[in-house]
Amino acid sequence: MGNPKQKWTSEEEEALRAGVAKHGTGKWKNIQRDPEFNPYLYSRSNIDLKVFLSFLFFLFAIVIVAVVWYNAMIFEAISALNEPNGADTSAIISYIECNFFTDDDDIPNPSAHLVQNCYKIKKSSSFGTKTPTPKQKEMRPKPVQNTDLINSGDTVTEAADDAAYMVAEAENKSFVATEAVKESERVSKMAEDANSLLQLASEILEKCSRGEIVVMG
DNA sequence: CGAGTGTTGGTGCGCTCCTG
DNA sequence: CAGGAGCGCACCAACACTCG
Repeated sequence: MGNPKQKWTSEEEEALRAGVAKHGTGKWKNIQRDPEFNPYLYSRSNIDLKVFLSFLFFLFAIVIVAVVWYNAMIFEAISALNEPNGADTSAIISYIECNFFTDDDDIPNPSAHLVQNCYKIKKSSSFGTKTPTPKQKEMRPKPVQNTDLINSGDTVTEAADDAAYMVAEAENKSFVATEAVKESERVSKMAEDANSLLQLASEILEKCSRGEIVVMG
């Protein structure tokens, strides 16, 4: 079909993001015609731009949900442990592992979050990959095809990284802030929303797996 | 009314894993 | 190790919709 497959380069992605920042979303023709971005985007159609931007937003949303989820678990652990001098990291990890994860969960270890301040999330969230079979789980992790989207220092996940970093920074501050409880409640509310979304997604997945038709409102 | 954009559905390529 | 199967990604076409 038509043009050969052409992976999105970091230059194209950067040009798209700058173009959207300058012209706004939906103004694909304007972005393409802009001499500042045209050298990078002339080979892409307006549909290509729209689809790829949708992909970026989806990736961003996934990262945000994951970060909120982790933060909620941490705050709940802190509240539950209720140590006068603040719970130490190992205690928080133990609480989370005992109360949020089972042996069967195929979910990244929460320790990674505490140790690496969210930076592991994007690497473990291998967006777009299949759920591994038990046999595949025994094998080494499958490399992601589009490494442009994963490599550190690139532009695709920079926004997500920035968001993750900001949340992690807020999290660290909350550890020493006297208003940690307030923050905990706020994040818990966000986590509830995130969990609702996850539950909805699970229900849809279940219905789809049973062959039922799902109508989105 | 025409240009531009959004949505939907489909096709083909390339990669990875499985099997014989 | 070669070939097939499965899957995700990138792309395209047709149609609907919006806006100036």
